[in-house]
Amino acid sequence: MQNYLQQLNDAQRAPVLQKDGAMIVIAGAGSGKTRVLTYRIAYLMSQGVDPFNILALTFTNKAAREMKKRISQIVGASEAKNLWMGTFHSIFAKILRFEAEKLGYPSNFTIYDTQDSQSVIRSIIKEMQLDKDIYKYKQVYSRISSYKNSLITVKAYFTNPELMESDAMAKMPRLGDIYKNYVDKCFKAGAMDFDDLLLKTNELLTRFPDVLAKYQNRFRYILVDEYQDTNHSQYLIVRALSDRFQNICVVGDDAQSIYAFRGANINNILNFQKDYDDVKVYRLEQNYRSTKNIVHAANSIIEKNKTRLEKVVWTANDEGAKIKVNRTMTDGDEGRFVASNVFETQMNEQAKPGDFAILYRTNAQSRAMEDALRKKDIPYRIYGGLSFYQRKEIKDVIAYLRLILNPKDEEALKRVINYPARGIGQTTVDRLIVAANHYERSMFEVMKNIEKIDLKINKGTQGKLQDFVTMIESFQVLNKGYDAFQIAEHVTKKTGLVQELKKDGTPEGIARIENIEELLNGMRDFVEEQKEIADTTGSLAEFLEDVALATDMDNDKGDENRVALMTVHLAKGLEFPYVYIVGMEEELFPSGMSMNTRSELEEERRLFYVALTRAEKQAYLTYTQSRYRWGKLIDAEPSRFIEEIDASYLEYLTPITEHRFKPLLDVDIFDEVDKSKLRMRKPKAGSPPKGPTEAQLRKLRRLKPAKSEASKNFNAEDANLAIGTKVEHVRFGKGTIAKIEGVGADTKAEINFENGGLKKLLLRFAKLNVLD
DNA sequence: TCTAGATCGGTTTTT
DNA sequence: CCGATCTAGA
Repeated sequence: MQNYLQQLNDAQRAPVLQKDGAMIVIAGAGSGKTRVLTYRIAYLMSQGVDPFNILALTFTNKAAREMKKRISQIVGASEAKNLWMGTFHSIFAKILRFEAEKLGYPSNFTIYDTQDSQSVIRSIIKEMQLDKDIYKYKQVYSRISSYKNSLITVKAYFTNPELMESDAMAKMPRLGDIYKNYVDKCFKAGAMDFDDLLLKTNELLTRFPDVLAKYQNRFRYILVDEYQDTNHSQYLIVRALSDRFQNICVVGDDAQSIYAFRGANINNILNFQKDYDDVKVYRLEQNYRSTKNIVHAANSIIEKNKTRLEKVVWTANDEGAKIKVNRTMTDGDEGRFVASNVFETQMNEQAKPGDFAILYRTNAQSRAMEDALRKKDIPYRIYGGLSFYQRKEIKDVIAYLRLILNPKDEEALKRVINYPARGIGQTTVDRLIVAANHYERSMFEVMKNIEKIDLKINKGTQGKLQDFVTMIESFQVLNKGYDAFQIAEHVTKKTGLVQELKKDGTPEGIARIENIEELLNGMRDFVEEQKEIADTTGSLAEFLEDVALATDMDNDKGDENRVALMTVHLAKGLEFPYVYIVGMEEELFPSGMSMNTRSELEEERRLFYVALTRAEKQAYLTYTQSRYRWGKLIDAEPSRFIEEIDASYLEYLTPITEHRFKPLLDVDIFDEVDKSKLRMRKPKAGSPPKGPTEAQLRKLRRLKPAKSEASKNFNAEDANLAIGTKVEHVRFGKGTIAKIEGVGADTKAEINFENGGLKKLLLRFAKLNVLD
């Protein structure tokens, strides 16, 4: 029992042995933080802490499961069983179900995924008759999501003139109304979105002091993993729950904070010491994962960031091989390079497919890799992307199942009311929606009472609606006596879903039937597992909860020996002997959408740091000179991140391509570009303001600017521009082309836009790309 | 009411 | 290249 403590180094052992109080563990990449968390929990239990009183919040459910497994090996399965471990979302979804009535929600509330939420917003925009080109549903959704994550409720929104003004500036003055309608609609449908799971938990804990007291008392020891990626909403939950006993241990690495786009607030980790009395700070700086070469190269990257906690990661491991950098002509060639390299390495170093990972910035890049690996018969698995549960045919089945539990679930209803086709058309659905709004009832209730109200729906269609209601109700009766698998099997038969696909007969249709079969098999396994392990019945409700919060990492089908393909984000926390980071190109990594401000670019750099530190033995960086994007071949340039690595750690397999656009970053003399100002150009009468068109851009790129002295002197090292430097044809951020005529050493820049406008701007930071 | 074909617009990352 | 949306015609 005690010997596990000997498996830790001194730095790791200290936080494990501190039983009480607040502490932060700043853990460098590969420094064994999971081990610290695991052993700390085991140690707490060995000191007599009831597992029922321990709450461990992890970033993925898979991490929680693995940790739990490890702990049960140390303390025994029956003890470990009572631990509360999981993601914020899954833990608090459970608590919310238990307490739902207090907030006016049914305990069987539906959890809307992103698709559902966006679809609700789309229909609201339509109903409000707003211009969908201005109110883009994805943008609206992400704005609402970030409000929720900052605990800005509808009420708070409308009492905050600044927010309203900023939305009005973004040409969306009705955003508050959309927000209100969205919240109302979700509430009426008995649904919570992802953000609600955190927001409503906060509401629960603040509005009901007795509930707060109950959970404070239960969770006497709280541990939070990946603390650098918590958002404000999560931060407040943790604070509230830990307030009474203050036994809180957070673990994280500011250098690996990569979820700011989703509301993660790096200040949560940077300011943790201010939040509790007497915080102990521990640092884990020894890396056990990677070679010296990789560790040093990663350090040389992260040093370029301004905002970070001081920390020096080091390793006692071997020197190792240099990081190999390769260029290819096209993305297809890039895939073939990686595939044959994997093949050769397997041969030369007795490696197996499971030792390799291919990491990329965007999911779209998986295609070229996939094709190349398949041609070489190398087994692989793609993580993320379109997950199994997001496939159309699976969502269809799930929608029926959701409807059984919660007939108010409007998104599910709209999805299946006429699929498979049963003669209930759009017109009818629209009328039902209008009636539902009018009577303040759900669509399903309106359908149930269709005879009693006059909706100008003809008798035949009315009959079809009644048939549908009867069918769902028959499922509901069945749900009282059978498990999730039995219900689903019945549903797929009775609704004619499979019939419909069989009829179509195409290879895709057959693949879809197979997917549905896989779903059913998965459900059967789920039910059996629940009955065995968790002493529950394997009900439909349990299954749907699992599905709503499952990630692609979760459904590992045994320990697969395959090459892993995933985004860098998904790779966080994982490690592989051989890592290929592909698509190392400007506008892709760093992403073209994230280089307008220093903070965005620094997050991209942290992301690259995460990618590189996944590698144990060997890392490859690959880029291509042209790549298909939106079905078109576009030119690409090597990423600035390649050259940010100290050259002594790199081995160029091919000479690095000269940049046509010289990235000039970290130019301290520049203030952060105020994008709204950049866009503020006087629209010509009658024509809407537009950025440069693709054609104009191309023309500008072809233009050979007069070679001024300054443009020759420009290079990446030359960060400080001389006063009065004259530079022509400079590109700001993405897509905006401008000329800079005079650049002061401090902060002022005058920009002549190509279209004739002139702006004097105060800039803190800018991406300057010099043409040719 | 339903369908096929055309047209348009959009991509970062995820619980 | 993909899906969502629109249009015309049965």
